[in-house]
Amino acid sequence: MIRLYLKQALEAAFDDLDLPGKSLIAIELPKNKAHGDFAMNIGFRLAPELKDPPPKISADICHSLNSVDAFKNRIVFSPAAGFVNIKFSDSFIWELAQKPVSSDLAEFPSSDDKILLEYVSANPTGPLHIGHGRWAVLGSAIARLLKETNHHIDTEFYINDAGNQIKVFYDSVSALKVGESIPENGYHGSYVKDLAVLDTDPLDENIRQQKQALDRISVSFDAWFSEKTLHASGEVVTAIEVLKKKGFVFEESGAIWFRSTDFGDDKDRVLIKADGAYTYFAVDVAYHFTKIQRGYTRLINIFGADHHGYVARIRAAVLALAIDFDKSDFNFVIGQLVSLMRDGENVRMSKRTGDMISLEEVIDEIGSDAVRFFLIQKGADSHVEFDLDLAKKQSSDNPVFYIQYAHARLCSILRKVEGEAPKMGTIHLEKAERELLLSLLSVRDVVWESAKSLSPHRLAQYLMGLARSFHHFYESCPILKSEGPVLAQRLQIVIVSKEVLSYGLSLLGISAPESM
RNA sequence: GCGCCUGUAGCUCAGCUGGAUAGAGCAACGGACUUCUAAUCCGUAGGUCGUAGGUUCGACUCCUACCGGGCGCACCA
Repeated sequence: MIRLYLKQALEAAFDDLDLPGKSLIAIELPKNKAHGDFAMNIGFRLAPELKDPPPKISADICHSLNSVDAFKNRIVFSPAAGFVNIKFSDSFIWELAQKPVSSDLAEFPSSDDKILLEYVSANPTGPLHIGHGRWAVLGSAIARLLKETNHHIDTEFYINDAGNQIKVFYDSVSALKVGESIPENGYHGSYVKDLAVLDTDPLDENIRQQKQALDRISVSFDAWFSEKTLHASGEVVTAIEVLKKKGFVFEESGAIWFRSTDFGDDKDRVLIKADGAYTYFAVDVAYHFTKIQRGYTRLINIFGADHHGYVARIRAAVLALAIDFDKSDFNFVIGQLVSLMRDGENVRMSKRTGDMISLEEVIDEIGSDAVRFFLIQKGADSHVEFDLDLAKKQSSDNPVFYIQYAHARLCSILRKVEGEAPKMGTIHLEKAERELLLSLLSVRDVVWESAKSLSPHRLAQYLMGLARSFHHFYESCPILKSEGPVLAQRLQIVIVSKEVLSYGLSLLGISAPESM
């Protein structure tokens, strides 16, 4: 990772030169590229301590750093106000950008954690909607990113195939089968009618269809965990026993409660109702207990915002059950809802009204890559609006094609290369080449940050920028029409660009077409 | 009422641990295809970053209040 490398190199230099402020070194990217490739604000940070004006501090530091042999002909430091602007030489950029994905500098630290990522976990009583699509795409990208950054991670879909809703669901389908009307509190979606004419188990059929929809957008799971098995195995009893043994359980008004307020929840929660039945929560506690028992050291749950009120209690349960867990070992990603618009009007997404657009329909209309990119390019916290008509109309304008087109162009060039590769000469970079290479060599920084913050949209944004840099380069720097060392240099840039682009797209689960 | 999320260009959204002149795509307008893929590029226009205070050398970013939007506040699942 280039920024990490730069930081460490600077820290070493600060040690050698006996400069103050080593701990204040922070590498940032200037918005205005004219300032430098990277920058530090150390002059400002150090001023209170040294009681010198920031510009003087920056100037002194630059002066010292420029005398370091290791930086000669590679990095130039120049002061501006309290900043230290850092500029790489062309040859140094070239050197660094040769293998941005696979060089020693690109390595991620190893990790010995064992992560379980649970996501989607939609009710099996109906088709998935666009919101599910969002958590699905988000989760699968996060899984890919964490795996890429050396984490051991498994993914799981929790199937709520027990409880009242399942009974209601079966009753709804059965009623139609014998020609009766659906119970008032039953499921009324049109898909229920479709299920009623089939001979297969409607629940199995629903799950099959969910899997199919997810599969179409490249979302898969290492495991599908059935709620039913928890009841069968007695896991629910066990989990409650454990909580009881630890003293977090009490009885009141005939019900058995978990004192979740001990762990930051705003009210205590019922585990066993007065009528003796387990709550949904109790079963979920048992489910999370199995996660801990299966040896996971870090849990990540992706919830829709409509379930965020559930976070505090389930976190409380895990903290109560797992002694060596603290808050940072249990992460929640809350995906805000997607409001689906049609003709400028909000379309209800309720399964029970029957008036909803399924994820599959959206995929049918605009395709997997466009769906994935649309849902992944925005942060999980943003409330996105998905206008079906607009999406359909603009599907060809989806930014994902901008990125894919860049890849296709690269492939096309490489297909047309003929003869032996010319020899490289002295490196001299045009503006567009320089910008592209700088973008290329920071790919692993982006992947790392993306993974660490569980924010795949950062990678998506980066790829947009990278594609833009490539298109600029393509327009201003003829490749196959150049000759000799220039041709050699540009071909190499093309090769690396293609590698990085397809690498980034694959991490997002989006295809990198050879031609378009 | 309480809690979580949110308010940035006409629209949809980026803006990384506070940094230098707030960005992209789409839409609009004007240009560039006898050319390595025009699904592209160049240019123009578009903003009191919801409002008001505060902290700081410096605030879209942090704090407080207010206004607006989404979601959640079961012995339902």
